[in-house]
Amino acid sequence: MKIGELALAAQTQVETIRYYEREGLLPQAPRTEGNYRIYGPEHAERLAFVRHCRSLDMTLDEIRVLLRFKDAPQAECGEVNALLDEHIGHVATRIRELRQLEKQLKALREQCVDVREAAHCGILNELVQASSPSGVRSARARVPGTHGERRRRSHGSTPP
Amino acid sequence: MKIGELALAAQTQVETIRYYEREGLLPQAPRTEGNYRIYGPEHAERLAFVRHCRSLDMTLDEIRVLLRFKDAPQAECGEVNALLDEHIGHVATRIRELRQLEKQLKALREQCVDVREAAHCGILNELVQASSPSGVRSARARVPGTHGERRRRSHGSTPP
DNA sequence: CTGAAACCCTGTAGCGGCTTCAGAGTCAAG
DNA sequence: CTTGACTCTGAAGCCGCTACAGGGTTTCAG
Repeated sequence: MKIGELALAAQTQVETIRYYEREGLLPQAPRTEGNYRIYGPEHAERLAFVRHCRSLDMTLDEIRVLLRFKDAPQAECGEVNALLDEHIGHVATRIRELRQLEKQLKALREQCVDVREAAHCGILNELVQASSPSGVRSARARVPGTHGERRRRSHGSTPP
Repeated sequence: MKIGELALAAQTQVETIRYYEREGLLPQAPRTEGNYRIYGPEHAERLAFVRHCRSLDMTLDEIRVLLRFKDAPQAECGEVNALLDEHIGHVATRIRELRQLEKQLKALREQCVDVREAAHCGILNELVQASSPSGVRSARARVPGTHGERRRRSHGSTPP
């Protein structure tokens, strides 16, 4: 099949497939005379696997690890288990952070129940207040993505 | 004060401050003879406001809206309330999604309690299974960031 | 007064995971 | 033989920073 058909089958965009190929998640597809990529069911399966992992919010790096094991069935799967545990940890952390955030936002929202002049809007006032020198103590609490603070280029061992 | 002092006061990186200036969240700072930016307490307050909003995971676009109101105290604050409600909605949605995700991941993790050959690892097998043509029905369920699917460049009225 | 360290400047590129676009080529149906 | 649907490559854009490179300025010690 051609890339468009694969895209349809996997509910994915054509460009995403090409992107995965560039990124090495899918193998270089063989080509027709006219330089069109052609795929078989094995590609479809691999793509579905990748998309499924993405739907579980894994990073492409994490998926690469899983693919390595899928391609090396005799290896021990301890790392797979560890990867999943860590990923579950990320998600749990993120949920906790977001719940905290939700609480803060709701408290903030209570400050202004109806429409008034911005000068007297409880929300704006609260935001200003809370960020004044005397109330700034919690400015560090940034809320990161599902995977915590952005991983830097290191894909080697533990960072410094 | 100079940019480094402001950065220290606001617990922010120098580059972030310059970035905010480029993005129009902070005004162009006046300069010394030597072309150094100089700031007063009003800049510090505005930066603190921005950082506080960021700590509530608002986007820079959302913060721009809030700043508009802060700068126009006679306007009505209905939009502020709406913005916050929408933001709370985003967060709540994200929490629901992540909880779903957490369940799925934990179920997946149960498939492999100990280390074995990858070929017999319950997790890998399950991942392959679940993404096979017969089990692929839920591949669309991508988990986006706190703000749902990436907003496109439109900053005009409602999208198509 | 010199010179080194510590700060500041601009501009550019990188992160992830795509998406979008421009500009060109290929292929099937009418 | 033309139209239109598909495909190709390569580059740029999204967000919110962060991290460089390659310079200029200021400050302080010796």
